[in-house]
Amino acid sequence: MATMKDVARAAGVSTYTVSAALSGSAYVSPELKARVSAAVAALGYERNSMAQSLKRGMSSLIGLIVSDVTNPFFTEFVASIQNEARQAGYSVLLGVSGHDLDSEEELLGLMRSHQAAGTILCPAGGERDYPPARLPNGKMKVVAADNAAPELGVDTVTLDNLLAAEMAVRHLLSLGHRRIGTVAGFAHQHVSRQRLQGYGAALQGAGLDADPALISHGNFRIEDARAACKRLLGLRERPSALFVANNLMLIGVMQALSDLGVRVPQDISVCSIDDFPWASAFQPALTVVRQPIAAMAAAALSCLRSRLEGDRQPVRHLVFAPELVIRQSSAAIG
Amino acid sequence: MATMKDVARAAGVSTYTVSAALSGSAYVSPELKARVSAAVAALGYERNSMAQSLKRGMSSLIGLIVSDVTNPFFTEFVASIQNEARQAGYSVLLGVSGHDLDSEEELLGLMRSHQAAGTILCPAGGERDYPPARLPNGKMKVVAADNAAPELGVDTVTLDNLLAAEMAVRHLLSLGHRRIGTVAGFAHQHVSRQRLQGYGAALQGAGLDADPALISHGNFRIEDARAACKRLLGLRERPSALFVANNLMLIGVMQALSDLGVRVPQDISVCSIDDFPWASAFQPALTVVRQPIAAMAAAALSCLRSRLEGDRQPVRHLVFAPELVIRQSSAAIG
DNA sequence: GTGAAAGCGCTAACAG
DNA sequence: CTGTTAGCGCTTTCAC
Repeated sequence: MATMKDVARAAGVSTYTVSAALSGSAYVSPELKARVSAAVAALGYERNSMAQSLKRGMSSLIGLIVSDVTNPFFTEFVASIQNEARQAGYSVLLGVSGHDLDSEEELLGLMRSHQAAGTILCPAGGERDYPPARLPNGKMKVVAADNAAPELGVDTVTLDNLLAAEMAVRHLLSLGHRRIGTVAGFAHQHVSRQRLQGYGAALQGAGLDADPALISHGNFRIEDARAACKRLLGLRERPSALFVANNLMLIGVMQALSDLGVRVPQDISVCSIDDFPWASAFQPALTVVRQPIAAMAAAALSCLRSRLEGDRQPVRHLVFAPELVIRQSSAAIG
Repeated sequence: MATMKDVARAAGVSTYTVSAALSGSAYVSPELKARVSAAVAALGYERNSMAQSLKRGMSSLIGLIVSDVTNPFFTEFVASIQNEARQAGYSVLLGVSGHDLDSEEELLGLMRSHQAAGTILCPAGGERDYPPARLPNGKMKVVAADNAAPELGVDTVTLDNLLAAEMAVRHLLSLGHRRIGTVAGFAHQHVSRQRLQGYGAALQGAGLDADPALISHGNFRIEDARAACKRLLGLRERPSALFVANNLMLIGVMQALSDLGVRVPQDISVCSIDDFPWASAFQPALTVVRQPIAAMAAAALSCLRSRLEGDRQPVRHLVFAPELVIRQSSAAIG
């Protein structure tokens, strides 16, 4: 593989000139620039970004850690980040923690060891799981997204999860439902608790008492949600509506409902958080609260970039507004 | 950030000893090893893998280029690769080409410039799009997966796409369908053509002539497939069954069918390639031909690894068997 | 404007 | 078995 030295020799200039011409950092005469370009093309030269990063003490890599790519929210988040990052000249190092904190920590270490300029982390844990100052320890900047508590001590980009849940539940209430169950996420995760709190707040706002029996944890997983849904439907007093805390669990819920022969929306109304391609193709089309994923991804990246450029402002918390998309899985109580 | 020198000083040994102890490459006395570990822990040292890669001339990075992460096939493929790669000590650099050849080439260049040990490429183009020897040019090994023609000159890991299509169409034939339409992928992609060929072969095997009007291109995209499906249903002689060439297009097809008020499977049977989580939750549950994604990912990675370890065997083409999963979207002709 | 030269942190060949 | 040392390819002062 050709090195910069080879290019310099071929172009009859010094390595400095090649470096400067390539990165446009300093003025290089048009003529020399042309000679350099010609030599680069002739040799098929490609800059060794390892050497560059080593010298600069920072790479053009961005870490991206999610708990589960398979979750359509993260899928789209990853797609958006990768897209934006590339446009900004960064490459993305993907890590999947599988909702495991140790794995997440290992991944963070990997990102650091690869000298990632920064990392966008979608944390797997709740605020309790992160000892103070564990995250912002070193020169690698991190911004947390999605399941990110303000207590983490880093910039965060999140949905207004409390409001999202409230919107979903208030929608169900407005259709006349009074007995509304919820399939909630991992109890220790910040998003889950926010959404659960929003659920409670909406019920309370309607003058209803929260019945603990109506809360069933599906742990953000298909199988667990299936079981959780069956628990809810096994209740003596069945709920007439279900609020599901994310899209993956919605799959499990719809499977369970189908298994039990319960019709949507005739027998039960369903509303969940997270929109995704199948939601509109599904029969019935699914009523959901949508997250502005692309905007959140863009914000996370631009926040990270501004930190990389030396922004020393106090920690920022960006919160995005959810949007209710009413389709056919929710209907007035029969 | 602590360097190896710092660790060496703290442990009272030379940098060589630290290096050897850390990588376990040579014998280091247990006592020194312990002193090194202690120093590492005390300083919070993390090895700079940039410097390591620069020195070694090869990094522990693996490139992974897909055309669209959002496609559930790729989503799972990416998840599997990242999982396996990490276990093998590699980190994955993700690239998304968006079905664009220029973008794909740029990404390949990026992987090279990051000194990726190898790259797993899911090509966006057909064999025509790759001039001979464009792929295997240099020390970075590449293995192609999914839409990979043998002509590429690199190891490939693919589904038996021809057979997959045949299985789907033969299944529809066995249910009595005679007028079977297909929503096909990009005409220039290798997978699309293989699947189209399988469709033709199955029809021919049943003594049926292929009617060109029954072939509509959905370009592996939701919106295009929706339009393609509507074209098919606008035919004077409507098909009684549809073979859809991938999962993303299936979304478009189901949307179109729902728009038109056509019931599945009463009015039309549907069978597609690619299984995915929603297929079983959908009403009706969808009949599909499943790809063994995890096995394909594992094969792609182990193939790449063996090349990295110096395997000089001639180019290999690994082909995987599809599996028909009969659910409720296909039924005997009424 | 351009060139020479000094490292970035690490590995491995070589000498002890 | 352990220490010394010469670079990997690049950026960037510092002199010209």
